Amino acid sequence: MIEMTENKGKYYITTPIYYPSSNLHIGHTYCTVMADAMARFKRIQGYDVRFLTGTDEHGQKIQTLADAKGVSPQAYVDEVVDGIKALWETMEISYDDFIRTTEPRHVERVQKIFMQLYEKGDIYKGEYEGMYCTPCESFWTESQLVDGKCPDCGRPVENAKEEAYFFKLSEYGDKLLDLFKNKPEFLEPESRRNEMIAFVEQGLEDLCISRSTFDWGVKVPIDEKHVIYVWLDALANYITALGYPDEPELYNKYWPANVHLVGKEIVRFHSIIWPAMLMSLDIPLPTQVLGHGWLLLEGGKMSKSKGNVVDPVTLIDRYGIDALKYFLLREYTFGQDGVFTNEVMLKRMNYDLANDLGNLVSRTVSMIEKYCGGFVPGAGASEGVDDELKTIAITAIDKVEAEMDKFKYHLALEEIWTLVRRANKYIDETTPWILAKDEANQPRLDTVMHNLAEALRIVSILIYPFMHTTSAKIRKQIGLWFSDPEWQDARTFDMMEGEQVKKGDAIFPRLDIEKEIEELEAMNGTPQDENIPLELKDEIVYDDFDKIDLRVGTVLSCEKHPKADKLLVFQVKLGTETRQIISGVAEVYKPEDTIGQKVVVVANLAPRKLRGLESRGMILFADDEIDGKKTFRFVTTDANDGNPVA
RNA sequence: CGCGGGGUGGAGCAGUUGGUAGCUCGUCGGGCUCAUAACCCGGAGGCCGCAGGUUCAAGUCCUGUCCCCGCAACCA
Repeated sequence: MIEMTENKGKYYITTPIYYPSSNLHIGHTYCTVMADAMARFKRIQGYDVRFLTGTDEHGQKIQTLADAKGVSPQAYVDEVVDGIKALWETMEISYDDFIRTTEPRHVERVQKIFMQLYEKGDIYKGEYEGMYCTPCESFWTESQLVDGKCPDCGRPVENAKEEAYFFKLSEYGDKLLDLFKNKPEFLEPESRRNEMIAFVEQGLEDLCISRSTFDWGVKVPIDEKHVIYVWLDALANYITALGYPDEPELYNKYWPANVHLVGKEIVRFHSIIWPAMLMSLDIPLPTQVLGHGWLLLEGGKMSKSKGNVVDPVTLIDRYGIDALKYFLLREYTFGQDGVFTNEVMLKRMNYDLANDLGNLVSRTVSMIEKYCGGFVPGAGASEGVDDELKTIAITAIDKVEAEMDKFKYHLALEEIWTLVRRANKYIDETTPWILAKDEANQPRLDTVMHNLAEALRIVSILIYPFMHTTSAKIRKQIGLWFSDPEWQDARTFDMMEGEQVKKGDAIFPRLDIEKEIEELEAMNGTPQDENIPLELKDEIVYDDFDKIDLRVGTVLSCEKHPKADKLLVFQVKLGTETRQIISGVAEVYKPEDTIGQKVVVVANLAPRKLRGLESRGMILFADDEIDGKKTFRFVTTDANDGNPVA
């Protein structure tokens, strides 16, 4: 436990609550690592910190996954959540509370919050209209549909209505705009704020906050047929975890949150829906919502189907949690997307951690052992080079604080490394091995060694929020094993004298980058080689297939859809008739290049208008990837037009 | 003419209120040997997407233009 140097007030920071539909990847850990580093940073500065994370466990998707696995939804999420907690433990995430939306404390409080909104008059019963998949009994929005079909079962959906409860989001547009304009720091980075302002200015619609097509959720207290939908259920975790409204002790202490750290994909929920709900509840808004960027892999987003998900556990096993945390925080700029590659990661680890920091510790400790009998000498007369080192060392803390206040983790770490590099240079400038040749130089040699030990002591304090294990390893080697770092001590030079140093193992062993890359890639294995079954949609019977009438056709002509960027309008000859069929492949094919193309068409698909033009059927394409870029290929045959395909 | 972000030495990025263009890696040359073949120094390499404009002075402000990338909308 760190003793608090002074009480600076409270600091409440949250991550999103993750959806336990499957295990987490490095993108999730990125966000959690940032939150953890900030929590530790504020703690060591003397803030009373509360750091919340958790899981969002309700919803149709969980229910479906559990059904498929033949277990209850609760059993399903219990298992995944155990995995998530284990991961956070491996990563030494210092959360103070982990909230699960299936916990009674959350469920009861969400219901109370629902009632508060209802009594306020901001919730009313209406009708929800959307695309409905009858077999799955679920509604989908247009954007959720995959190829226009149910994303779960792949079957067609139809327009349908159901009774539902709505939140009067539309009434909060002006207040939200005021918020964005008067308190711009509420939402950062600026680019995200601009997006949200534009979104609100288009006009807000009321928000459907209940569902009756599935029951894995919090029951609407006044209507058992409905469960509360994700918006209210999940977002409320930030206050239910503090006991709002019935046990407000923690709530009174920590709310409003200082920061909600979120990914850019959920900025909208946190900066529009959530504040509107809080306004309706008449309770204070969080001070800040920060939207960070994504970690991308070469060639695009991480996705399971691509088999390119980076597993954090593998990396931790190989390189240690501190190396991974350092890399994530140092390499990427908050708010911007970054590209993850093994090479970039390994270079960071080698250059910064092994070469610069690890080697500095190693050479310093062994010189103190060799030249000073293993004990840190006291301070001696100072020379010009010494002062330069000292100044950089004792002013680094202010720079780190300034950058961290802006969530510029990468710059904060860079400031620390300025000191690390300066210390390495200092050794070259003072050439202790030459001083050691003449006993008359011992006082000067002692001073040099003392200054290096001091520099390392300060480094060990400054890196603590980011890499506490490494901090402890350094402190052990320089003889400070008996105490935890005190943040304010980084402002003072000349605190050490007489500590016994002890050389240990390299704190970051140097990596053979080429070999590591090879091994990591080998581990990522090509799934095909290992005979892993494909993830398929639900099995169908022949009769299901027989409903589809596939026919051979030839593209007669093709042009761009006048009102859509992604659509091409094909005229396809299917034997005796010619059809107009629209496909979303304008980014892949030039219209003129498709003329004469033999295609396979779903000929009995119901017609549908797309941006004003009618499409009668569907041309089949196979997904493909060229140079890492997603593309489509025609499914083709040489058979005569109009012939059936079966 | 939907909204927004970006185009800076080979790569990846910084560049606050306009005033000599920086960092990490790579590359070339040198130094050192305490140290994890690590560390330190120096050099080469940029007309800061393009074209105009404002100014004593613009990567930094204004206008136009080209190219990338997100978000939003139709990808049957």
